[in-house]
Amino acid sequence: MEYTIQKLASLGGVSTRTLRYYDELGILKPARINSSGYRIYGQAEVDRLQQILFYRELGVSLDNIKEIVISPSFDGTKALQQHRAELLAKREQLDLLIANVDKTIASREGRSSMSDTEKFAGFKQQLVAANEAKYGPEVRGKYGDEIVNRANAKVEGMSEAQYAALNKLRDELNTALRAAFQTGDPAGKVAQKAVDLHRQWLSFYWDNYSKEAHAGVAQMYVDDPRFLAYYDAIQPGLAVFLRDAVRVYTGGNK
Amino acid sequence: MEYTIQKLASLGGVSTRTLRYYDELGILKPARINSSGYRIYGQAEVDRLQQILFYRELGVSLDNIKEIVISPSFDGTKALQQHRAELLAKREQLDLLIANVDKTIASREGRSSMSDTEKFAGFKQQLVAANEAKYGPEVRGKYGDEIVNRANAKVEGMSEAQYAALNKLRDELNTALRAAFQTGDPAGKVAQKAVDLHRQWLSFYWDNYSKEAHAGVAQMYVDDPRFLAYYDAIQPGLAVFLRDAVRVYTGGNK
DNA sequence: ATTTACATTGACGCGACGTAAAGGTGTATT
DNA sequence: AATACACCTTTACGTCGCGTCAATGTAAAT
Repeated sequence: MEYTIQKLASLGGVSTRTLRYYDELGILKPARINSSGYRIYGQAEVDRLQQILFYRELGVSLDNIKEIVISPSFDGTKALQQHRAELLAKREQLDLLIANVDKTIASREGRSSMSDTEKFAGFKQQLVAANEAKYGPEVRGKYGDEIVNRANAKVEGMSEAQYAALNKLRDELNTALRAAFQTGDPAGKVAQKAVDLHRQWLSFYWDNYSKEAHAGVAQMYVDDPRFLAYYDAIQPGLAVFLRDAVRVYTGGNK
Repeated sequence: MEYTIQKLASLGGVSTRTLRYYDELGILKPARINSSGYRIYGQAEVDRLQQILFYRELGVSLDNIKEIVISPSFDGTKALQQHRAELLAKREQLDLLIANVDKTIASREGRSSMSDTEKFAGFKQQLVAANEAKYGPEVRGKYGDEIVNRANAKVEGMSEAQYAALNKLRDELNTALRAAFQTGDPAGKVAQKAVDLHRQWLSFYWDNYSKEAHAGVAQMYVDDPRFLAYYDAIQPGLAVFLRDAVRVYTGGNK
């Protein structure tokens, strides 16, 4: 069976422009060009288009799709199964979004009033969820368990005096954090001083300090339920506040 | 507290370019410009940025966000509801795609072979769903629900009914859960009715229902952070409430 | 023979910024 | 006072996945 560009387009539910664009990118070239310069597609191209559309729907960039469909050694079924899982994750993410919108609508209708900070918290939570879905295991691997493990190892080798100093520092840190949280301004002097204590405290555990690691660990305080619980036990919302303050301290994002 | 562009960017977790772009669009203008032409932001701008980021995270376009944050008389709730409808359509589209992926995996395993038109049936449905998300509200307003519904029904096949039913059920469930949570009584009539919807919803996924499994899954909603986040995003405390209600429903009262 | 439907390439536009380039300003250290 | 360097400014082009003309050629139907 042979298809003109329009036939294939309606078969695939895409525009002819899209097919020309795919041709241009080298993702899907016609089987041949007839005497009038028309693109003629065959069975192999139908299959490939289907493959392309799967990955496209997953949000894979056409550049990446190109690599996938061009490469000859390719386990299609396996890839499809993995992408099925990704689809499910995407749907979960969407459900969370919908739930959040519902919540906002409900609060607008005055059924339950949501404070600004609550709103912001929900928004942050969503960000976390999105990041989790995206980077979850990786980030934990990078900044989470590894750092914790090494920190534990370092504590074991501490002298008693060191240990006492560490505890004292932690008390000061907690006090400073509470005070800073009262001000409500993560960029303020009080908060920045508290973050400096936090840096000192971290330096007890780390071999070498870097701003990137500091910012990373502060983000982890928000992402990882264990740390979130710890800081929010001191003061609800503190984890997010500390993260923001550290962002300012370390020069923020780029 | 006053912020330079960089300070505010760090605080909000966005780039300075983004803030300048928002200024350019008129979404978020600085409180003032100092003698050197620097943008200086104040507390009101911090609040507004939070608001903007909130809507952005919901997937609202900056144009729509502008309307929301600029004019106080703008009906944000209405906009959110429309956005919600779009999200629902998007989810339906995802469900269709998942079904199609399943079908393709099955065909790859040689159990059934799909014709070209069959292969793309799922994508066509998707197209309809996408169009629905884009033009749904408008077209419905213009031509009424009937035409859209009949058009959809015409293109989409039988299986669509199942997905629609499932999605509808999930919506009902969420609504019922919110209502039940308002009563505060997990053993009450409203809550028990919501749990019954939950049972129906589960039955879409399960081959055979059992009270033990139902109770088990409800407990898991509390124990597993992913599920906890999902249900508590609908309403903080909902996971625990649902678990309690399910306990009553399944007779496992203790 | 004419209309209609379909084909071609080329070029601009969109949305939400990223990323220079080319320059001015603030502050600290020499 | 000079220098370094971080931070600010505007202007402007690049990105991605196409949609949408525009100008023109070809195939099929009346």
